[in-house]
Amino acid sequence: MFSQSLFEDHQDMSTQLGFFSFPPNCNNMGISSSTTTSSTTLPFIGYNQNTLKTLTMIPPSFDHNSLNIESTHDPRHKEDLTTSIFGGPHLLSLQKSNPNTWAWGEVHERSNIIKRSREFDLDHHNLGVSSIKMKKFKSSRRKVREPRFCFKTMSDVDVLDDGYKWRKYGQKVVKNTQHPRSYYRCTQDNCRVKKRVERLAEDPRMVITTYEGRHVHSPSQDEEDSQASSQLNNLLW
DNA sequence: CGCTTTTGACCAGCGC
DNA sequence: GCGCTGGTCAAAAGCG
Repeated sequence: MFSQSLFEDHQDMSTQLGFFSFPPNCNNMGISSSTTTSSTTLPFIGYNQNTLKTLTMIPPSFDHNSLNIESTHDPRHKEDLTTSIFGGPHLLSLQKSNPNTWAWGEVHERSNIIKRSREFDLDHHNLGVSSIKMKKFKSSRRKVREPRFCFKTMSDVDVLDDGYKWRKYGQKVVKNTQHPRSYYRCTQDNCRVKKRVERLAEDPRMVITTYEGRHVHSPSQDEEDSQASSQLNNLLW
């Protein structure tokens, strides 16, 4: 499946971001047309009719004029999505990613990337800058630059159901925020995927979820909706 | 009893 | 070198 190559180094980020701008296997979520083909470079746009509104991750080189929006759940949402993405009154999350090259590049570029993020009025923190330090822990931890992506959602619940089982391993109050950041790890053996969940300081209704790593297994099969979830997951990962 | 969550401590990186 | 900060560990507590 194409998803297996998404996070390889030196790939075109604009292509990559087209596929993983929100977590795969999210239940209750509509899927944009960009997931229906494996060759598209369109940004990926999800729509949740229940708890989520819109969530996007637009690659930096993306041509907005070429966007074709669909909702697989209800065609009536197409208009909502359009207005959301292009600055309409329902805009909830439009995150044009800066070239997150430092995650795959050299560490010494980090400060420059942060500056660039600020220039673009992006929240570099929410783009996961801090987590990519890839520190050596207890000197035995191997240095691996895990692929990461983040997205914003408007949701009452902190942890969205993405079909995988997660175990919380830490919580931290981050500077200048009133809401703690939670750290989760996939419960599957040999799966190193982690995610961080926090609420946006400026708007507590917004949840920032950052995934790091790539699952080496299928999502949990004991959920009621596992059939549909699994299919979506297989498509994406 | 086994799994998950909580939470204080610890560690490494960074800026000054 | 020191202090600050974010990320992780691990023991204790909670829960079904």
